[in-house]
Amino acid sequence: MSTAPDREAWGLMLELLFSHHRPRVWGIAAEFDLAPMQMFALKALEPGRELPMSALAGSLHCDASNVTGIVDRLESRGLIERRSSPEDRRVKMIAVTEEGQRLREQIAARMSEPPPPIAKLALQDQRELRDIMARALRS
Amino acid sequence: MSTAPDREAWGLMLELLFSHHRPRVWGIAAEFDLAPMQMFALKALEPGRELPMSALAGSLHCDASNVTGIVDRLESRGLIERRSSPEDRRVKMIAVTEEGQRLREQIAARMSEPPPPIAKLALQDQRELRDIMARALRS
DNA sequence: CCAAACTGCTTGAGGTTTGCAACTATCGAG
DNA sequence: CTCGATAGTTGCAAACCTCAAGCAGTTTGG
Repeated sequence: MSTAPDREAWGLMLELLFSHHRPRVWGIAAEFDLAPMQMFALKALEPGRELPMSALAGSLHCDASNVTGIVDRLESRGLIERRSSPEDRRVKMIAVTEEGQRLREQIAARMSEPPPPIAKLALQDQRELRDIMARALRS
Repeated sequence: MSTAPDREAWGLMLELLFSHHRPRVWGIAAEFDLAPMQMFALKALEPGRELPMSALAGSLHCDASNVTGIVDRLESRGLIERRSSPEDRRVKMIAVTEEGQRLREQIAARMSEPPPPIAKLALQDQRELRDIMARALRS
């Protein structure tokens, strides 16, 4: 009757996700007066490494036409900047502003706080979990 | 220089989430011609256990006014049913139909398939991951 | 008993995200 | 230089989100 362990593990991860992560994302985004996708976009833009719209779209797993609106809203708040690339005048490079960087760091700090179920694990379990996840993502 | 292990573990889980889970949810929902929230709502409705709108809203972590629309769309496709409660005529009990049950099972089967990074883990890691997650959620 | 407060659900407005298709500007190859 | 590909934008329709207001039904307190 025992299901495959990977299915069980994944099912439990989904449960954690849905019950804790989803509400948290909305909550944290609301703290900074951002919509979730705007927050993710900001998080995807590392300071000093400008990205073309298309790359940002890929990183957000959504259509390019979508990114236009998200970037519009972030730009109108002065958190990012559109710069036209000197090499190819079709592409717009997106870069975080100083103010965007500050917000970005606050967001990263809040997002990286583990939800209670993870935080309350025994230290040994936390280390094991970290190592397993690292192995999973490395491959 | 080493961050707390729970933060690192959580950071890695977020990465898995964002890069694999998010696109998958949209993909699976699209397979069944549903929007993500409609899929989650269907998943939340166990056969034989009708739920009032308010409970469904709680389970989906969103506003009750929201659920009205989601339930409308599912009902118009014959996947669920609104029944008025005999005890309190204000509340509408939501129940899955036979057809909804069939779809629900297919969705559950697809959702429980672990993404490649988890599926490719060594069996021992999968078991360990399952056990750690179980301990996390039990508390 | 009955008016007032409350509760469960719906409706409406305003904003964000989503994909698709059409469009403009630009680039690159022949 | 012309043709086809590419980067980004715009417009559209649908879904989802919150908040505020409304309506029906229930409960409570004088």
